[in-house]
Amino acid sequence: MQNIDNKTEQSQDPRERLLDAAENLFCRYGYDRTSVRDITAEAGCNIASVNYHFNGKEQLYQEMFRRRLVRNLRAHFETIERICSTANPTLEDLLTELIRPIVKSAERQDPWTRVIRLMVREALNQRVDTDMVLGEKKFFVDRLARAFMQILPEIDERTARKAVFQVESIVLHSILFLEHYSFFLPEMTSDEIVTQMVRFAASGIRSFVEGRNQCSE
Amino acid sequence: MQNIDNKTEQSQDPRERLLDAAENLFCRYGYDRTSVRDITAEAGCNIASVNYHFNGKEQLYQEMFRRRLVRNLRAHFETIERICSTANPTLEDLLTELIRPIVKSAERQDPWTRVIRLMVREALNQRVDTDMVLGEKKFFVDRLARAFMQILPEIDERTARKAVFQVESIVLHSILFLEHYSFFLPEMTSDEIVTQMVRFAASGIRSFVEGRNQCSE
DNA sequence: TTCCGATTCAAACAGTTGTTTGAATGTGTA
DNA sequence: TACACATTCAAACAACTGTTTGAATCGGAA
Repeated sequence: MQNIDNKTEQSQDPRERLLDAAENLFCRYGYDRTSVRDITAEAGCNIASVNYHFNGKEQLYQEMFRRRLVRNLRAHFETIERICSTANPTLEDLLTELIRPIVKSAERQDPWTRVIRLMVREALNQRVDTDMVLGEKKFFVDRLARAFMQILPEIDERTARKAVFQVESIVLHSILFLEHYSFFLPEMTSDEIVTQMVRFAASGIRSFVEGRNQCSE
Repeated sequence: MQNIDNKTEQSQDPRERLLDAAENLFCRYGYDRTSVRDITAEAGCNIASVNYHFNGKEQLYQEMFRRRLVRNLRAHFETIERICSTANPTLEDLLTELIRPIVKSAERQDPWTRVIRLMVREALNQRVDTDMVLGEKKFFVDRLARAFMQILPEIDERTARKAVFQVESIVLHSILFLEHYSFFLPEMTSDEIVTQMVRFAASGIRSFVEGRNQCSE
């Protein structure tokens, strides 16, 4: 999965600078622990500029979130496209490409980790219109579900959607509780974590295939 | 899994009332969006009592969190004990008993849901000493890992621990994103969600068994 | 150069927050 | 009943917050 940010250096446009600073700080500290003064200090702007450009902190957050969400989903979408255009993609290939960059980034708290945290914060607090979020997410979910169906032709769309959620759950948990992993599973490398997750998810997804309730028996 | 709260009615002790109110509000609104005035209003106490009894909002939070964590883990622990003392417990039995009450409660936002949200908020913000959390959690993780080993004698402790985390991830995601489930999988009942999760998790766990990398082949 | 709209600025503002303070009240014991 | 400690109370405080305001500055076009 490629770089999820399309920006390579500090923007000249104050508006973009504010959005970047806001994203950085909201991801890290959450909405309430990030003040307008924090944001404008990091962006090199005057405090009144938040109201001037965005009509306030709340709208800044909304716009920042939407921008980030769209970028996330685009990055995932492109990964799926890339894997599915190879010859005979496997379920493990696809899962690995989706999961690895995220888990790897957790070691450095950058950049996927902070983005996932933003998404989880938003899920907890629900500041953004859910219909907007779901509307954007729909394309991604549909695309990934189709990818699962391509690889496992025996599953239907509904089942593939279930699989999308399960994959999401696995990834999210590892980001939030990485320290717990380290404590309870000492010496486990991020590569091992990825391998384990891919294995778990692949097996779980295959269990959804009709007539394979318990594949070990 | 039995009731996770051991309190049946409003306590007379102001200290307990404050803890209860704090728990209710911190779970729902998070630390920053819950003011001392909110808590004391709900508890029927004077605002200075938070400082008197707990030496401030922060310590109130710490104590509330610890109390809640211990109760959670105890409830889970007892569920595991109950299942493992039956004749020939299956993996599906155990997973169902752990997962069902939580998913079911998500429909009503009470009580497991709010507790899970508290745990996720804490993971994001890390206000409580991680060593304390991990220390408490250790007994539960060990116990559940042993349960997995009892049921699947071919897996070792390390593998069983991995399984613990995967189960946790599944549950957590469903609580946070229940609306997404409803949107993308219309008509899916909570019973179906539970069944699907149990199936996914059981299959995933079995994939960890040595020599069973891809059970569909 | 002037004008007009865009943008930035510093200061002010009202509201909220957790904490503090000293007085008032409550409780238990001698 | 008196006393000492525990507990509660109302008011005050300092700090922080997002927003507003009118002035100052900037930039582009005529």
